[in-house]
Amino acid sequence: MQKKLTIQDIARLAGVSKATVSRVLNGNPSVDGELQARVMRIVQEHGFVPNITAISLAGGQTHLIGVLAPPLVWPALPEIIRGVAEYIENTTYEIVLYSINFANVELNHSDVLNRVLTLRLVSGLLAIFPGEVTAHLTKHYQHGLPLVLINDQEEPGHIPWVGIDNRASANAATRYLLEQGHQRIAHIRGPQQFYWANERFAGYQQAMQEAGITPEPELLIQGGFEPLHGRQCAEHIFSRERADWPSAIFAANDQMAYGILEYAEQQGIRIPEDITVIGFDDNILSAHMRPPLTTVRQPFYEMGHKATELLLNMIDPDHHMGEKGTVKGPTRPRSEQTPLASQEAPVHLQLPTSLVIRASSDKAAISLNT
Amino acid sequence: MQKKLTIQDIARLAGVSKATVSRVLNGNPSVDGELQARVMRIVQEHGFVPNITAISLAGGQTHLIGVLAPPLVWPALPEIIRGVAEYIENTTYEIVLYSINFANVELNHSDVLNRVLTLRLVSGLLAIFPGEVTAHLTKHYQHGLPLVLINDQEEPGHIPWVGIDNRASANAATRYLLEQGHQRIAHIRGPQQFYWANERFAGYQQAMQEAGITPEPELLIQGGFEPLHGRQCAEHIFSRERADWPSAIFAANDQMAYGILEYAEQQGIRIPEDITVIGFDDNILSAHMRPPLTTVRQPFYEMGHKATELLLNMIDPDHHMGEKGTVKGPTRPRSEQTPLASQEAPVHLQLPTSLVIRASSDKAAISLNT
DNA sequence: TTGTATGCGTTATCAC
DNA sequence: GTGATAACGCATACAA
Repeated sequence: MQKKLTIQDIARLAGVSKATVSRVLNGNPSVDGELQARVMRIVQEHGFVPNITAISLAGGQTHLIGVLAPPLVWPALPEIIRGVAEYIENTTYEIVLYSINFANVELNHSDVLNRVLTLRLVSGLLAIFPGEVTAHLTKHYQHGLPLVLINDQEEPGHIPWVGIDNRASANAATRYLLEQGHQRIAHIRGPQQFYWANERFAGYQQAMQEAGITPEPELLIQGGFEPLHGRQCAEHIFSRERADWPSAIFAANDQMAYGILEYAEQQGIRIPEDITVIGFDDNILSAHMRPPLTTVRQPFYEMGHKATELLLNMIDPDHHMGEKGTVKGPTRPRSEQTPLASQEAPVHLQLPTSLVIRASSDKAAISLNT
Repeated sequence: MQKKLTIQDIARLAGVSKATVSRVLNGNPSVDGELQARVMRIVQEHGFVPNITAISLAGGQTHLIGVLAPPLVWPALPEIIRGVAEYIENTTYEIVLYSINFANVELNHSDVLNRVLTLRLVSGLLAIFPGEVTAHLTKHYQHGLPLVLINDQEEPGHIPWVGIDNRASANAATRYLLEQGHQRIAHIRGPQQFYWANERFAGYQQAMQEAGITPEPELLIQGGFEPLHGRQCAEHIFSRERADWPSAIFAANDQMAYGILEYAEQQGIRIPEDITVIGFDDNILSAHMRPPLTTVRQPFYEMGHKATELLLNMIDPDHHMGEKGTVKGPTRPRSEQTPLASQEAPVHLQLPTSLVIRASSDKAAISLNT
């Protein structure tokens, strides 16, 4: 482990002052083009990497972004975080993971948040499904904390936010069922306190209405979000006369659809021959269900990717690295950069979803797909 | 966002020099007991938290540990990382996540590693299933990088390491089957380049031998690690005469057992009535299979937890926080602390496994368990 | 355009 | 025991 080079060493090698090296490193345009090139060459040659710790002490960015995440067993998280990580890979920033455990009562969420904020370790925060801490976060955002949310549990507020259009997606999914000739389509709702659940329900209703159909009240079933809830709803549905069954069930999320599939299999109810089932999310397991589940695909990877891009643009518009592994080249001076995120109009990024048609809704697809 | 307190402010409030405050904060015993108490009180009252950035610049630790992890979709990872996170929660350290994507060829693993090391951002590294980078890591460990491995793919070397006794665990699982009266027990091996696979196979063989049984060669089947591999092996087994079927199958991991379960279900083969199936790992899904899978439980959470403890002990034996949220109280001065991890004897921590008996091996358990 | 000097918040090495 | 004071590596206001 050879001694680490400092900006001072580079300055000596280049025959300039360390202030100049610093300027070059930060892309200050006031440096002479010639000189800048020479310094950069030396920097490259020696593989010089500035000390992040010193940078942040001296008042710059910490080059660390915090990722506030719920338990990683949540189906969407690995993909979201992969998106974050792969974006970060091409920047000079690193991820500080704050994994919050929703089961832990003693150490509640705002404690974690306090820790994040009092330490001032990170230059910005990406909050994934923050649940109850959202209010706290909002306050800190207004006080200047660069923040991006991935959150479908509440209606988007004034914080930069990345997500999907739940209503339109559910509408499209329902229309697909209608186009397949289904008329009696049941919907298993998610918990009413969740924005996504209400939006998806609204999308379903809207599509039905547009088709001139008023679904029977018996087909609107209040579920939850776990397989067990789906299973219970399935029991309810299939306990009726066979003639009263719907011809299709649209579950508000994949997890509940799993419960339906399971119950159907146990009861010898064939899918899709006897009844069609579709979900929402396209969790990693959905393609491997029996039968593979038709569902609305949420672009989780892209959500992580875009959210990170958004956040870094708020913090440091010139965060992108030039060559991999090297320091970034000349950029705009920090003074010219957009100052504070909270001063700009809030950005709401709605990413497109897609309907993934699999065997649970399509006899022709039974032998085909994944 | 009120201005952040500095050690200087505390010094003024306490009527001492900042050097003394620093001493108190670091538990230097040379401070007068009275004074120390007074300073600590003021620190507590004002909720003073020292600036980590400054600490690390001044030559201390960065209070950041790197976690090198494969894709989070790997079944064991959420639990391992939960273990890491929950341990970290009670320290003054934070997690820097280096999520490495095994599919990405351009940016190979040692690139990520270089980044970790040249940046010198982290005080130590926890490498989870590092695969091919292990050799690189070993080198850097010998050069002084505090490092702990969670790795079952190769035989433990001279690096501190946390894992299980695969051989003994497989032995115990096999003995369980023998005690259930099984004689013809098939084993689906994992890939031979993996340490865990060979150890589990050895454990199986050993148990059979101890029972005085030499398994027929047809019952020793080379598998892989994915459900598909298990499925293929199942096809192979069940393609024989019914009389030639084994009465139990021990798959080297849960994933392959899933494939067996799936194939059996499709073929109408009942488990455990027609044949017993057990796995290894106790992935999160295993309890929810149909039927629930009997398996050897790896304590993933504890592995993450213990590995982190080990790493932090190497870096900073006094890393534990006193009261939650406050700075740590008096501790031993840094000079008395054990200097470098690599000078100590390598620690190999073998955590206990347990056999989780579920319906796939136990008729009595069919209606019971999770 | 470039160099000099100061500050960031802490630890550590001296003196006293 | 305690207090100045010099690093630590960089950014930046101010000079030149």
